[in-house]
Amino acid sequence: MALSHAILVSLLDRSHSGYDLAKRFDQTVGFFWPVSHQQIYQELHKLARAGWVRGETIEQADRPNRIVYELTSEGRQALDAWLTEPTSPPSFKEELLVKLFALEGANRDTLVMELGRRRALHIERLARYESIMAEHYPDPTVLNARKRGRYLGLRMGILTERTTIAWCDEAIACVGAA
Amino acid sequence: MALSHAILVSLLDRSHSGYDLAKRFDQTVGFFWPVSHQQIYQELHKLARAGWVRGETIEQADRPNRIVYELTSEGRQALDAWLTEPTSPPSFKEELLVKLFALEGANRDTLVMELGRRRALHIERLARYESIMAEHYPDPTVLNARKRGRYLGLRMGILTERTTIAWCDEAIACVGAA
DNA sequence: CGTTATTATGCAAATTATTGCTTAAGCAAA
DNA sequence: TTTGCTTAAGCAATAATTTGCATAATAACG
Repeated sequence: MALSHAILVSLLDRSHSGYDLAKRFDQTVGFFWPVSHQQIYQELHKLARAGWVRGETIEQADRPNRIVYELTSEGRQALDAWLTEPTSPPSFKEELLVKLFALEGANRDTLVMELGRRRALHIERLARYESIMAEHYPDPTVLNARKRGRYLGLRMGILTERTTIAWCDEAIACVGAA
Repeated sequence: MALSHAILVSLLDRSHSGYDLAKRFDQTVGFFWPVSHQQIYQELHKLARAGWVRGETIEQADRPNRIVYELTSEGRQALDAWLTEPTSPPSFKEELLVKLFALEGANRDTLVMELGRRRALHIERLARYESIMAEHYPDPTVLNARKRGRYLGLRMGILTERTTIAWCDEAIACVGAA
């Protein structure tokens, strides 16, 4: 019930085709709402049937026609209504913690290695997020409303990565000492 | 491909029925791998077909028969193999960040309220986790390997909640100032 | 005492999401 | 110039998850 809304939000700025949306998602909303491009295509069909978006086919000679979707006023209303509904905290599924549940002497080293691998991965992510921050949001106090929302998404990403790295350090020490 | 493993991990300690597992999940693995009891029943059938668990029906007069499942040696092997595979970071879907993407003057107050609601919720969670910590893991340095794994799960929960609360505070200030 | 919750146990259908495939063009190196 | 990689668009099959159903005992409410 929420992929649809993530799409509507993306169409707020301007119209997009399914492909455009998929690309855009990868760099924006996708960080905290991951979707595949197939999901987007299917969802756009549904949204069009519901009257929340309107699609316009653009003929192309050399490649498949693209369908550009724009938000309708019904869609805009639906979006506003959704904004007033309460949200639940995200349910995250952390495979690594499931594995740690099976921790015992015999697999200790395996798991320490895996923790190190994950640590490196999160450090990389943090660097990526911080460079986006430096480039696009050097001074958050001067942002307009729309941009503030996006800034906060990135900020959450940075805080999360930092916490995860700190936890990895702890975990490596803790498992190693067992 | 990982609910199955979460179940196998739970069966490491001892045999359980589907219902037992569901109960146990709610308090342990479920914090970082949420599942419904229906999912567990279905997965148990699959695991039994694959030969990773063996189910034994226990007749009951007054209520539906229970089927108690135990890990087979094939299951144990499969579990060990899985532990050596690399994990990916969890993909979390944060509806609230999608909403913040639609931030503008008109919905500012709605979103500040929602942020406050969420903040309260995370404070509650943190308190819950910290009380479990105080009760079951007062001194992490003395834990055996198996318990260390579980301790780290809880620790992750606590760090995550603290970070989320800090982010909520930031976000409330930031959106409020827009 | 009758009605409503809660606990206990499990199955099946519907919905959502992921994986894999297809077509077709453009570019780049062997 | 043929082989291979990438972008673009979309469909179909499969897997994962959620919702809804069923049955029955026990506890609690008023």
